[in-house]
Amino acid sequence: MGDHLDLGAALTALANDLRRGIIAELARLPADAEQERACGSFDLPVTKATKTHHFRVLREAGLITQRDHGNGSAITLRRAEIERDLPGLLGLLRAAPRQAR
Amino acid sequence: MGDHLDLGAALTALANDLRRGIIAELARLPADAEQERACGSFDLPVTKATKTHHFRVLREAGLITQRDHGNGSAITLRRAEIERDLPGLLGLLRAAPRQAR
DNA sequence: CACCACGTATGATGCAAGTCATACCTAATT
DNA sequence: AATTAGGTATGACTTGCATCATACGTGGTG
Repeated sequence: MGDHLDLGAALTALANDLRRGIIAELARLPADAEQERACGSFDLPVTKATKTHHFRVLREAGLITQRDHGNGSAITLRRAEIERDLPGLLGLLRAAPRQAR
Repeated sequence: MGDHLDLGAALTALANDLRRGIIAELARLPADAEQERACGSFDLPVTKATKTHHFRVLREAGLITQRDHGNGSAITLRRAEIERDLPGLLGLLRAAPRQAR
């Protein structure tokens, strides 16, 4: 089994409102912008332990990569891989209305 | 709020392998074919009570309609509504490799 | 160096979800 | 009318998931 993305894992990850919001935010970044974004810059109504959990789920689904700075860390959307294996998924998330939190 | 499909509900419904398989089968039907399909014609490795449960989840997510015959019942994919509110979703499911069961 | 901010690891908890057994309903068949 | 087959309703059980508290690690900053 290669490194191709699994639809089931992706949909399971994106079924959660918070995780879907994270990916939608990244997907809405302009294509010419800096793609990496600090984990702390996401305003999520949960404790940091729970944030860690959600980023892990997204990482294990292959939707993001995460870079560690010791303190601080940042994530990047795996745009190319997602478009290759799950074409249309990002467009779907981008088009969806922003979540009311 | 109207009858427009909710992305979260749709992804939650489709995160399950069995339910995703059902929708994928329907999505792969040729566009000119009979769209309705008997519930019993789906070969799912669960009891009929569990089948009822899964069809209900799909119905409540707005992905299918269900017609009752007293005995027997059949479901139809809500193609138009899905394409209108969640464009690209069916293509994603159609393209995905068939599930190993 | 002490401190603080950001993140991770682990364990506990509460709730949602998938599954089944059982009982029941409806329509077709014998 | 009794039987059978496809679905549904309900309740129980089990597993998974989201969340938090707590403790710990890492690296800037005063």
